[in-house]
Amino acid sequence: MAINRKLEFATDEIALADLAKAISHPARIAILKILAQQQSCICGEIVEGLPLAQATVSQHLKELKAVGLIKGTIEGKTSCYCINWEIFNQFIARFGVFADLAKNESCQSQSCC
Amino acid sequence: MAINRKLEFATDEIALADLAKAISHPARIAILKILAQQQSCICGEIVEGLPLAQATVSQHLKELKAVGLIKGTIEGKTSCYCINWEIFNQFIARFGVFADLAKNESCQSQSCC
DNA sequence: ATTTTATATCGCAAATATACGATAAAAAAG
DNA sequence: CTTTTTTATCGTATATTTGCGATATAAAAT
Repeated sequence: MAINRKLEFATDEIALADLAKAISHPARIAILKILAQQQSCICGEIVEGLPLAQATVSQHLKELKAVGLIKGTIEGKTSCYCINWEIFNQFIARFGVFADLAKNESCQSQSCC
Repeated sequence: MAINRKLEFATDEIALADLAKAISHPARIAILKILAQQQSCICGEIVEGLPLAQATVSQHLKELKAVGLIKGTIEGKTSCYCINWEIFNQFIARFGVFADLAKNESCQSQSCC
């Protein structure tokens, strides 16, 4: 793009977009699924479960961590990751904004097109 | 990327990622907000409400329409857009998958890191 | 002390996304 | 019929994302 207009939007719009971007890749959806159903969240297991190179998976984990959707701690030689449910649930709750706006104007029921 | 690995993931993971990608830009979040609180969803009004050129807004609208999150109909000279709440609510409901996976393994409560 | 194992990071190539001017298309106004 | 208005699409420049080999780092094993 010629100019990055991102910062001309509202802070909460940028924040929600950033969270959505973090899960906008099937690999990162798959990672979240793996973490959701496992107690042991060792990085190596995630790599094995995905059709991607170790470096690529490490990068995807970094992105999820950057927005706070996952937490990671180093356990000796390995790294342990897991979902940060507090952030995750906050993220989902934010979608309520749209329904709230619609309710205030009583628009959701009467679709105009 | 050298090779696009997207198609090596599960269909539902790709679908959820595509929906997330559609809302992964503040302009598209802003568009959804405008549509949620307005009865008249005329394209021109959306353009006026955003810090972007008309061509750019039209492109963002196209992306939202492509994943089904919004509907659009041509009304004479103008175009009318509105949120497709059926798809929108389905999208939000899909996040339940993660909580379900976590519940099955009783992992959500006992965070491992 | 050296080697192995597990992850993270760097650097780069290729793919996508973003932004917008120019232009097309089509209805409405004059 | 010509002009204006409204929106979509094309072409293109630039920015960002994706993917991975190579390499760094650091703990564990030998």
